[in-house]
Amino acid sequence: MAGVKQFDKEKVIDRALAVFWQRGYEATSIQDLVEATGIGRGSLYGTFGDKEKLFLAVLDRYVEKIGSQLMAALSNPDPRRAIARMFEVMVNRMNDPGYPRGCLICNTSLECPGGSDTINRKVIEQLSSMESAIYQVLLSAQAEGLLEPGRDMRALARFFVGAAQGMAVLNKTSADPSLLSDVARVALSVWDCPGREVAGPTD
Amino acid sequence: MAGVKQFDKEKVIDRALAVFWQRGYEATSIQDLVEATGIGRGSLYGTFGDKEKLFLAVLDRYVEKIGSQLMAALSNPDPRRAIARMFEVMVNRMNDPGYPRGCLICNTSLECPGGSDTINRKVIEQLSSMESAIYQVLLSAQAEGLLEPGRDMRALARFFVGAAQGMAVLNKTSADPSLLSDVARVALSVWDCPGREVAGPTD
DNA sequence: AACTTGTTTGACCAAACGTTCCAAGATCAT
DNA sequence: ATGATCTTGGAACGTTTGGTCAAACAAGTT
Repeated sequence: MAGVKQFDKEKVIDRALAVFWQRGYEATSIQDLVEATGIGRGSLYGTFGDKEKLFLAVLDRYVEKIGSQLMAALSNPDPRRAIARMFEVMVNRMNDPGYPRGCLICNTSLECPGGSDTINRKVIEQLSSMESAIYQVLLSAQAEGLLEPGRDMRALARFFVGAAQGMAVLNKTSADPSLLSDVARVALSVWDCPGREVAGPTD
Repeated sequence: MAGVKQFDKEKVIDRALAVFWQRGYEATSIQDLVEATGIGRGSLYGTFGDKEKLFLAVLDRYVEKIGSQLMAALSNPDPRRAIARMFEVMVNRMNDPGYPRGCLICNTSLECPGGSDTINRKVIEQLSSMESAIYQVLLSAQAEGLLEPGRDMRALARFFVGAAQGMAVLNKTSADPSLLSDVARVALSVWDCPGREVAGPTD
């Protein structure tokens, strides 16, 4: 073998992640990526194929770096604390100026442009894997008697995912650190609610 | 005066609204708008100035047609019912196949492209006007003794806005009608919570 | 009927887009 | 050293973008 790569592929993905996260998929041009990564057009295409394939690699990286933190929080043995830690991790990261605002998965899910099925599938897969993880935590909470047996666990899991997405949206439009902790605190408080969500319509 | 318009400006805005709502601002090309509205390029530019100004008109129209329904629901004299009706209106509309998925305001708020300040300002203004309206409802609930005096009304209002945004995101990725009503039902249940959201950190 | 005023249409423009391609350079095996 | 192999960077390509413009047209006014 000869002609060895002059750059670290993982570092390039990280740089690309930062740009895609901040600007979105469509709004990020190849030129942006060239400047952000410091490598040439040819190297980008030679290494990743095309823009979409690079973005898929970036999505994987995001799940691996960011999503895994949520999953780790959810694996806390105390179910109540698992959910609480998940929100805590989210709030801390979103309020950390070192990260771009919002959530890449959330941003991408709203970038409809009939965008590639592969991308959309990956986004949906990620959201539903988060819902499953939360659902399992709730089930074990129920098994331990920490949640009333009558409560709708599926609805609760869906709600927590929805709250997380809502926080991602708010974080994109406002930098107020208290905003996210307010939302997270109230969202978590449903845990201690009388099980009203089993009822029918909203009134 | 002579040379009279051959089309209904309001109808054009409605058609443009449908396209922007479905595809997003950046992803909608002038050509898309020409085809959707049925009028020529020149007429579009002659009437609205440019793409951004047209979009601002579309945003106004959205607030007037869709946002107003939420505001109307919030004006219900019974505060508890006002919030419930707001969610009900949202769920019904989002599950109505006659409307594009998601929420134009929410979609736009995530389309960062350093997009025009005017657009961003309008989006933020709309979100904060929704929060204010909810906040006022909560205050009057508190005044009527329907909510414990110790609860954090600002946090509650922020939470309800966040939940609404989260629902918009979920609605964009899934068409399951039960999903949104699940989330809305749980979100509303915080009303009947013991006032735990006044506490400090999430655990 | 002629003129004025404004609208409509589609050709046209420069810029930016994602992608391709190739000459030049770098590294290893021999 | 020489050749083979792969990488690199930038020029170039075709397409699409938002925006402009002028000629053709329709409707009032006189």
